[in-house]
Amino acid sequence: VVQRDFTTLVYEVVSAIPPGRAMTYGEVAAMIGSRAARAVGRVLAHSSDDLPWWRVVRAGGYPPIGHEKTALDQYEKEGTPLLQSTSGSGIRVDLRIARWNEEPQ
DNA sequence: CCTATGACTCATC
DNA sequence: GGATGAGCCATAG
Repeated sequence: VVQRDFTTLVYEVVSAIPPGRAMTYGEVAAMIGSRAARAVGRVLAHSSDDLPWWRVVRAGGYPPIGHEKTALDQYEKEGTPLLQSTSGSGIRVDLRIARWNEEPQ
């Protein structure tokens, strides 16, 4: 693994996530050799729409706070498996199915 | 160099 | 199931 800037690593990993899949901040951080889940979110927040940040969700499968609506729109558009909360207002990504592992099979 | 903040995570009540 | 506290890491001032 090539040591690069944290931001670059996050960018590479997130952009490597195919449509219909999703990952958690902690998984992305651990993948790049760090536990800085918050730092990952920081990069996504500062990045543009070119980076599929909506494919990165929290440990519970919930999209970033304040952007749930935007993320939900992308999920429906790309066909990401979603789950509904009991109330229906809080939706989350079905990580049981959509979980991405960088190296499939 | 030290402090403060953040699109997080986990353990506990 | 929801709320609270503490931990961890990276960036900015």
